[in-house]
Amino acid sequence: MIEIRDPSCTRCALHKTAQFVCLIDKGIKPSEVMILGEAPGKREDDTGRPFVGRSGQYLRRILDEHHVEGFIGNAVNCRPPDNRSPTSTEITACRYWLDKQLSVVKPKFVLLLGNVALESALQMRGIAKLRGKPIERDGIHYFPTWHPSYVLRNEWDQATFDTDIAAFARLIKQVKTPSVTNPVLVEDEATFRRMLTQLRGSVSFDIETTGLYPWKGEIVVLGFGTRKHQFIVPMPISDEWMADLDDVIQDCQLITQFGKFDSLWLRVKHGIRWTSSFDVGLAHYLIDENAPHDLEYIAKRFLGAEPWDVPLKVKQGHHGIPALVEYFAKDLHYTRALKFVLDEKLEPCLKKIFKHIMMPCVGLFTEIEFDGVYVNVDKFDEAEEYLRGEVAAALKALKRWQPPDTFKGKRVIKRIPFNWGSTKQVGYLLFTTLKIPIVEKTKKGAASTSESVLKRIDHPLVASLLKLRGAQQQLSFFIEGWKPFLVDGRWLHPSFKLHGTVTGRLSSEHPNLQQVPRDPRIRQLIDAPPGWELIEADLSQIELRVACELARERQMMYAFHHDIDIHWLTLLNELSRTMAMPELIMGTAARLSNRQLNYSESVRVLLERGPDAAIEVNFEWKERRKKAKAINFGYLYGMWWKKFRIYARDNYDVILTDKEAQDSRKAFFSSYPDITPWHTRQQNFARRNGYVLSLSGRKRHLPDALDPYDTPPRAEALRQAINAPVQSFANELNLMSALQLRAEFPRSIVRICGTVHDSILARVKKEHVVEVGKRLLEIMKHPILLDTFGITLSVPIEAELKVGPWSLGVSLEKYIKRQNENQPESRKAMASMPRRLRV
DNA sequence: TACTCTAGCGCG
DNA sequence: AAAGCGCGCTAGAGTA
Repeated sequence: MIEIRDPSCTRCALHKTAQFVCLIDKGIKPSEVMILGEAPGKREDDTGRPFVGRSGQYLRRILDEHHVEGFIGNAVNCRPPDNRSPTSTEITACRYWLDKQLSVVKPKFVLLLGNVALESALQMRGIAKLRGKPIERDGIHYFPTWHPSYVLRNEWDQATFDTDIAAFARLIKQVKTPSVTNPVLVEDEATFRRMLTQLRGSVSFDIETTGLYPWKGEIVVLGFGTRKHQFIVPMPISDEWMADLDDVIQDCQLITQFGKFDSLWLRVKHGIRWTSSFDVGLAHYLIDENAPHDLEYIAKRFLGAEPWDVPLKVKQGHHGIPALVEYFAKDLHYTRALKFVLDEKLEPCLKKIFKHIMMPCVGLFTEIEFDGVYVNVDKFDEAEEYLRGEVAAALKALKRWQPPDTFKGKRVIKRIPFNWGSTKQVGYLLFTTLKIPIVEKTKKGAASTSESVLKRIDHPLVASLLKLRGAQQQLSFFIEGWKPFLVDGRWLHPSFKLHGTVTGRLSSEHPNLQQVPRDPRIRQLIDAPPGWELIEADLSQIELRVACELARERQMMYAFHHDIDIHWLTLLNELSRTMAMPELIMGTAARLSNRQLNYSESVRVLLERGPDAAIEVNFEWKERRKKAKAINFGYLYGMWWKKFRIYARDNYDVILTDKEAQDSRKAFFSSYPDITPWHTRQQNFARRNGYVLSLSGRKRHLPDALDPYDTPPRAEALRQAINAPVQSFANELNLMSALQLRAEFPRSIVRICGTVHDSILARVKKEHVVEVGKRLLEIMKHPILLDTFGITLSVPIEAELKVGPWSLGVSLEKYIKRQNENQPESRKAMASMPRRLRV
């Protein structure tokens, strides 16, 4: 420890006004890292202690968070009067003391806070341009960023400051620990055996393949990373080697980068089950859902790695194994190295989600993807034929309006045949040739030909055009689109991305199981093979229930506890507000109660009897309830009345005046009085913290919410602040149930086919449908993992089960009844059922 | 020829 | 930069 300061320094005029002259930390010793600030502030000057002011404390906190420590000094060591910044003269004068500090501390890394530090250390100005970019001079790595006091004044820049400090921490790590790979090519028996002896404990695992779809492609290499080596095993290998490897791997903790992919390939190609213990990509997803999650990005961010990616052809082995060794070794090295960094970085709540939901889902979804979903081939061909007929008919009907040929662009480039699928050509036909007035424009300014626009155009061709689009789309999405993915002509293996969304929901692709139309013609193609039944279990109105829980909304809470249909409640609230539809309401109520009632009594009767009874009396209620559903979701998540007008028009052909739309929005919030305070709470939290939390502790980062000005991005972030926790938790409930279903029944009885946000799709052995169905409903109402997370819900959770081809499924009671009709001897199943199942 | 973007539309 | 949120897939059109 050395003291270098001189209290009688007179190198500049500041010594005349400062209480404390030459305020340098007393104990200086060598340190790899130095942080250079501007000058002492009032608090420092008053106490004689450095970095005790507001910005000093803030700085220490951020540095702590990123595990950066080192000697903290200032560019100027006496407090300038009137809170002004030091002048260039003062900075130059005090450079003497900076040199002294540098000569004692001997830093390798210097963090420069603000323009004054930048000028003092490097004689450069312009922090706005230079911040975030490391500058190396005389063997020292300088890193300029803003001064913390600036950041405190401009709190929307806090996120950037934070990433700057993170980048500085990375810089330190990178220079200190350069990436070292030590690849071993495993081709002979001796090397293979040596590898087996070294595969212990934490081993990173990765493969390279010739494609994305394991049913169409080959594995090129297997790779295993240990602390010292990266073992690279060219494929194929003998069954004996594979068996011995399998034995050893079962005792290792595998670290992977999106290891579901690798596990699936191994399962499909070799029938072996390797499960990841720690997935780097998924950990990173929980830490920062907004960022990319590829290994190269994560490794750059947390280990300062330089890019090492190679062209796809190289990875696929087209240039021989030696060409991919270096690349593949880096993958294995960084995957393993990142485990230790990210494990540290996961906060307790996120770690819980990681451990109890995300990692178990890797295993679950490997299996889901492996098992696939069964497609009814006969119906598939039938649907194809029907749709082709529809397309042909629509084209024929459109023929009379079709121009002979049209030209591409303004200048005649070439003749191309008229294409009803081209929005551009259709737009030209409608709005130029036929002179129909333009209704709406697209984002880029072209005349829109969307469904909503076409519906508002009074011309005989629109009906056929809409028909064409519908049929053409179903044909190309779900018939042609599925064909390349069909395995053995009847199995689809959709893939699920566990990191597919920013809210924690999954996404599905190749093909996307989550966007199969509800239209039975398509949906029923998804079924179960002979001997099995398809079941679909969904969480009823789950997002509204979760929103109700979070908002502690009393009206909704009452409705859910008394089994009142929430969309129905909203509808009746909406109608009774203006005493609207008296004939419909009083008429239906009269039919239901067999006597004449006044308006408000009628509303009460309808509320009690529920929508199904009302729909039986008058089918009009069905559409009305659907509309109320839209009201619930729209307004709940911050929809504005203008959008609601459009929504009502496009989906329900309901034309509302501005006033009516405004009133309906007001009415929604007054019939659910706790929604607005919840919105406010969420928005304030997001504005203060830049993120929001779900019930399970998942974070949704919303940096735009920190902006002090009411900008569109901020408005968007504030709406997301309301929606994200709801969506996120609803999905987690579904995943918890799926995990439990798998844990409770063997694969010989139940195979899960996929999840669709709030529902589970599975096939069950015929003899076990009732047993499994009943249990699944129980699970969904209270998955055991809720207790693990210590979550107690006030709102009841309900679930519904359907048995049979997708979209054609029937309730368990109906299913049992049907079974008994077909085979009267199986009465036992009926006897085991409760009188009335809650569905 | 291969890639990216957009419009439009399917789902929750 | 404007006011429900979250996705993926296709064809057409534009660009390299």
